[in-house]
Amino acid sequence: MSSADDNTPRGARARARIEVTAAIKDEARRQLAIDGAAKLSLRAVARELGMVSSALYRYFPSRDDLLTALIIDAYNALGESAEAAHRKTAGATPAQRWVAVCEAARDWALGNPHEYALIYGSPVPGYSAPQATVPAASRVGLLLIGITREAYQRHGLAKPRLPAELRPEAERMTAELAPDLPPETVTTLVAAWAQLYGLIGFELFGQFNRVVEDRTTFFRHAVGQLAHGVGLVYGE
Amino acid sequence: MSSADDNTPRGARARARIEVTAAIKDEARRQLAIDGAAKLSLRAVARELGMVSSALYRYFPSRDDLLTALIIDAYNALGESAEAAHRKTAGATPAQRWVAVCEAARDWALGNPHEYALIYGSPVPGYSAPQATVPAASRVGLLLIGITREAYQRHGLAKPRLPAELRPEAERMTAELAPDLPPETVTTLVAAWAQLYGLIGFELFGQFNRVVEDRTTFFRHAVGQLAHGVGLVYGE
DNA sequence: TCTCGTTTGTGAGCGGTGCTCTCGCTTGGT
DNA sequence: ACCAAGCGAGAGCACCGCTCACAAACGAGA
Repeated sequence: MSSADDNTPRGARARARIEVTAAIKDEARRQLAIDGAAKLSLRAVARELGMVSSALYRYFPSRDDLLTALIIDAYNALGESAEAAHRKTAGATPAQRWVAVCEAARDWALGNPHEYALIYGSPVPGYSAPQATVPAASRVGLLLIGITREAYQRHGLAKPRLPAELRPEAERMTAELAPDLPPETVTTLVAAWAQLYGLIGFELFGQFNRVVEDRTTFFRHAVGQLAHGVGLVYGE
Repeated sequence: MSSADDNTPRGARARARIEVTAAIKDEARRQLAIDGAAKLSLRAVARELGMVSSALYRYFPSRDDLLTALIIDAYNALGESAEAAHRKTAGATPAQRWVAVCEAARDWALGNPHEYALIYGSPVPGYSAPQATVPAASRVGLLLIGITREAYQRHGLAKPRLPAELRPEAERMTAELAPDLPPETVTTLVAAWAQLYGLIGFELFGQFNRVVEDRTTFFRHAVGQLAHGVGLVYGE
């Protein structure tokens, strides 16, 4: 244990760097929450932190890099939130846990709309998500896979029908995502994963205005149907 | 018929105005398609059109107003595309028409990604969609309702189950959207509508990268399942 | 046909942005 | 104790949205 705090920075200098970096991200997140990503301004962040704008470039080489950092943090916050909901439902049925995780994702999105828009809305300018975001981005998906796997191992699943033309792709996805699950299930799971974000996005971005009113109940039912489609049943 | 061309402008002046307005929108759409909404610049549009930037404000009072115009156009282009697909499948079964309409929406989105992002991605800055966009925005949804209605009137539908707690909301939505359909159907329909855009968005915004490869087949199957959930069956 | 008010285009300008570069100060490790 | 590396400051570049005062072009009514 001689290198106990090796991840804690070696010198005071490095420590300061981490602190300033965090302060920049915090202030940026503050502005993001208020005005949205488009109005996030490096100069304003620097101003608020009492430094000159050019100093900020010592920490983030460009505005896009700051945004990328915020994106990763947002993915992780969303994942964290979903995982917490998952832990809290340890005893429940898979279907109940599925709904709880989906509701946690929705709650996080409603509570942090601009951050959600940053990750699941249209990607900024000519921006394509760097590889670094991938692990953070997959946390909710992995959770849904885990819930399904748990149900499969405990009671088995109702397998959806799968057209022949989709079978090769289904098997490819299965091999990559969850080789222990049936391809029919994995395919439906991937679709449900995308559809979940359709439901959240429509509510968040105002598409449900004047259409759906009791959105919590509606959402709960819709994601329950998604779970049902994947093969989870409330009883088990 | 004395006022046959009343919508055609009275003088040459008014004619010029709509021509310039159209030219601005066209050039803006060009830039939008290349760089995305965030980089759309009034000055660049004006420059390309050989006018000075301030002149452009005679036609659009602000950048947001230009964007709003583009948004409405995009909704209409998407709606047009979907309606064309609907017309082309006049003889087919409702389920087939459903899939065709969804595929048309997807095709349009893939062909016009930045315009799609403009309407179904995160709304720009502090932007909330003006009332003027509503009719254009609902065209695809109305199409899906129409297909479902046709199926209902011809053969009836398999009614999904509806939990008691959702019944009031389901009946409210039904009264507003399609009083002639069963509330169970309307509820599932609204969810399917949102889920459709989850599927399109995930593909378009790169969430399916390294996950789904044969996206056309996958999409066709997923929206087929949506149709099935609403109660449409391929056979009928 | 002339005229006068409206419409349109011009150019300067304001305050803001992302980003670069050079300059000195501070400081941590040798 | 020194020196290179890290860091902040400030000026500056090119761009942005938007405003304003002004001049030219225009068309409808006298």
